[in-house]
Amino acid sequence: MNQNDSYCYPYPHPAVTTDVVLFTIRGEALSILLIRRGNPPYRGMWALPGGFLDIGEDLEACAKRELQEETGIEGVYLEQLYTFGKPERDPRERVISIAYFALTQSDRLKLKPASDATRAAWFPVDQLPELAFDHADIIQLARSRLLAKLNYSTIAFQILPSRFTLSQLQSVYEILLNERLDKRNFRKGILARGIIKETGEFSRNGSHRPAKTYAVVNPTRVEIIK
Amino acid sequence: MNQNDSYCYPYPHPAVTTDVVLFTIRGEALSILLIRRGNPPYRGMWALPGGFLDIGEDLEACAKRELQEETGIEGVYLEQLYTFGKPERDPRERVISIAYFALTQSDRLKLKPASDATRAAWFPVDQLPELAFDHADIIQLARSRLLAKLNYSTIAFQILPSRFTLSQLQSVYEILLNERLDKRNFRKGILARGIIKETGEFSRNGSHRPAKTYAVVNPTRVEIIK
DNA sequence: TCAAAAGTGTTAGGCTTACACCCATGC
DNA sequence: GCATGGGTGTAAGCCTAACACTTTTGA
Repeated sequence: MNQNDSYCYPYPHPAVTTDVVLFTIRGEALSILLIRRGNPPYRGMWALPGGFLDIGEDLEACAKRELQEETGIEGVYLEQLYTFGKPERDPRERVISIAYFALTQSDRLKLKPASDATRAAWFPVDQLPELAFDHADIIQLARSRLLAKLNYSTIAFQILPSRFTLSQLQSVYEILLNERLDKRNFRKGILARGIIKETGEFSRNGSHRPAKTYAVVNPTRVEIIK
Repeated sequence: MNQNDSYCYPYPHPAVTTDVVLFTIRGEALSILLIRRGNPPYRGMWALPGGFLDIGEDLEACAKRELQEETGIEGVYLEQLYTFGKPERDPRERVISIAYFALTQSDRLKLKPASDATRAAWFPVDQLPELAFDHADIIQLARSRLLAKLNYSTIAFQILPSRFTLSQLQSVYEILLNERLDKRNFRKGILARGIIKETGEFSRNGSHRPAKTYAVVNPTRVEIIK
């Protein structure tokens, strides 16, 4: 036993980490935040932000803390995704990872400058680099969960500022679903659900008619609808 | 350090367990399998079947093994539910539990005789005893997940034998949803999805007309439908 | 005055829901 | 022959999907 190995148990214990798949829309592309690893294993490869659970720390708090430490991002919507635990998924030791997925609007992205040889960057989901560990699997699951939740929850609003136009909202749906939607039907459908309301203010954005802005009626939480 | 504490790490590691919420229908009631605890903590109280992960064991394999060891039940449909990890959820040490939910038909229930002071029994979900740990929370989440999946997956068939009548199937839906359904509309709807087919055989069950029996077209897997 | 995005209704068809009686069997 | 659950169709209304032009602004 190494002298530093000071935490001992009568049975072997796995390590526990959290990893976060943070989505946003940049330009016209759904994108994910990745970290370039500064240490082995997979040194120099890209990976999801995440890291080891502190022993007295709640799981979600760990995910938030790691995200903050590695990228400076705070206050995003976070939801548990799935727990990955294949025995060989980490070459160092047995590691169980509780994966979270998160959404944020792109203008809240103040990436921390590179520190201790790690570096964060956004990648469009269709142009991901090779990924460390089983992080490609995690991202794939996060994408399908995000898609599924689009149609029965208010999750899409997490990707927009608190006031937005219907065109912006439609654009979010179109990018996530990767399909064009009919403008009149989209507006009718969204408004009929009663989950957003007019703010009374307008967005003046260029040489065209100003757009009404809307806000979520209950902005505090992602809800299951319909 | 205790002499028996032979597994040592440079940082503290939590323990990892799996717990299983196994549903079935008994009589007219949705029911859950519980184990009476033979050891502290919560000795003598009822709890979900489950236990500690072996260090080289896959998560789902752990859930299946614990279910088998504690109840003798094998080959049930199992799906990861959520990971519970509040720091104080176990008084012994930090324990992360990956919860699974499972369904089985009631005639596959060959409960093992009581062994090493543990004992398994079925409880209707509306008549649960006081539960150890945070197991009441786990069960509540499992119930809502089960309900949600009823309408967009083939999960309900896991609770029936491989050949069943439409009346049996309707009864499963009615018990899970806790509401009466229209017979003609239910049959139309189920048959229109094309997920079950007639077997050509009949169930002769009492002093009334025999019922056609049906089987799932693709019995290998629970699918997302519609 | 032109370009660019915002805003707005109607119709056809499909899906959902409500609803009641005859059928085959065992006793 | 009667009690028991099995089996079947239709019509109304609601929801969904298709579809094009006018409005407001800045340059």
